[in-house]
Amino acid sequence: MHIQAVANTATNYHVASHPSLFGLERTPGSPLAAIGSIQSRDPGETVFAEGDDAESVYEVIRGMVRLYKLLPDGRRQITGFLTAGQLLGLAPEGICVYSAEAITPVTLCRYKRSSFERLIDEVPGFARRLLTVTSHELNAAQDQMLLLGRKSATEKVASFLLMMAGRDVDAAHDEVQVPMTRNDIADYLGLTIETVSRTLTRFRQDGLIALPTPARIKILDRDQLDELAAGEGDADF
Amino acid sequence: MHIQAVANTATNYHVASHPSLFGLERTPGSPLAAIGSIQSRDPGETVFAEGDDAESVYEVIRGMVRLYKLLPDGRRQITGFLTAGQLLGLAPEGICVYSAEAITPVTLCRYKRSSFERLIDEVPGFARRLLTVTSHELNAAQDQMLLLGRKSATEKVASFLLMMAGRDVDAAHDEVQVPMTRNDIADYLGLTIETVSRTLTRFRQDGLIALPTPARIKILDRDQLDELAAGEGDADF
DNA sequence: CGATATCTTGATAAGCATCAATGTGAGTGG
DNA sequence: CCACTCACATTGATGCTTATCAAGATATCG
Repeated sequence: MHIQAVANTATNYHVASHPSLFGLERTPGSPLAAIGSIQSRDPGETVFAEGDDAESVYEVIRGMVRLYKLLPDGRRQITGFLTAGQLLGLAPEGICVYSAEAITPVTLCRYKRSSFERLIDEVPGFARRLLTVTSHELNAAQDQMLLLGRKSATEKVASFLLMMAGRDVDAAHDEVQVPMTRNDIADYLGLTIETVSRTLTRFRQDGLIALPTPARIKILDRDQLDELAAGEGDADF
Repeated sequence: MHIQAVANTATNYHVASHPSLFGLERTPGSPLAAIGSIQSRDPGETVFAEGDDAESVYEVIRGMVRLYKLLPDGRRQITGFLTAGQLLGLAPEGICVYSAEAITPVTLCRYKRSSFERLIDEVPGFARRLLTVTSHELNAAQDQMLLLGRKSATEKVASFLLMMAGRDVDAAHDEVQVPMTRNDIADYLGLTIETVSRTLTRFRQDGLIALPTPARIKILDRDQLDELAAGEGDADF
């Protein structure tokens, strides 16, 4: 609770002062700020579930969210990890097609669906911006299909590490923060948690990474990880 | 060549008389018709390749197109099969992020990128329509991630058959036309061609399908295929 | 400091890939 | 018109990658 309160304080500052991903200033009085409200979720809490009425669109302000789909027997595929600035819940049919849960303590900006759709029609260029954002998501999804369908476990884990390193802006000394569990990683890569763990151990033994704690991974040999991720790795990996 | 000419004739009729997917009549004089030009591709020919300048946006008028990404060593993941009414080549950064090839003889409507983007800005509601289309593609991509990451070979092939059956409108007697090769199917499902073939054979032996030719598949027990595709299938599959 | 979830490591097995050979059908040229 | 050819599909034998089952180690939190 205390941590959550801190997060909220920081968030309000963020909301009031930083430009939004969508090119609309989220300052008081702007169209987006006028219809958005701040919300929080604790780790593990649901933002929305597949099949829910899509009453809201959310933007991640702070923290990390996982998106996923389930099979009837419980098998899970995580389709993405979202961080600050990313949008979720945009559902053209009014029904959520995936579930969303907080991984870390999360701060969200919630927009009522009706208000959000009015913006699409009324604010010039807004729909086009959303189209650009969605096209990028689609491209990321296609990259993930290539990973899931055609990469080995080693290549998958290397790709994951590089993705995390690439988005962690304040990763000064190549140390990546990994807030999600091995289970999340496995369900994102189409593997089991044992295979993820073993692969990371092998990377550590081969001097590619260091693992001060399970949640902190230090990249020691980015070049070789790059090669592995692209599928150009040596046969001995 | 003869076949191609026939296809083109049929296409021109189609272009002149049917409403476009995007809600803009593609009749002479409409915004879309004004900037579109008809093109053809023979089976195996490239529409565009990953890394190309995205100079054009295309709509499939007739035939089937495969979209795919490659790894450096040639491993391929097909990300989608496109049929009449579907759009390809929408690349926000101006660079194609995937390749597209004709599977069957294909007729396309080509729009110059600059003209297409002008439409986005000038035609009210057009950007929003594209947003809806792209959101649906994104949802399909997420379903495919679930398939690639978490479904067994049996479940994958069953899902594929149902997808093909679902889009084949004139599949009167539950006979699906499968214009792509086993190789394409395998690269779409993240399997090998042998596994696809074996799985289809088992479906045939179990009375779920009939295979008059490799390219024609008759659905005999849709209920059981539904169960298999959802991962609810019997253990003996 | 102790309880519990998470992670790591090990042994075994299953599913699918790989390698190899045979079968089949469409298109071509004799 | 038919045989030939070649690409595609099917079938079989074997092996590897990764999943599964199981146990122990480590981290986190109250």
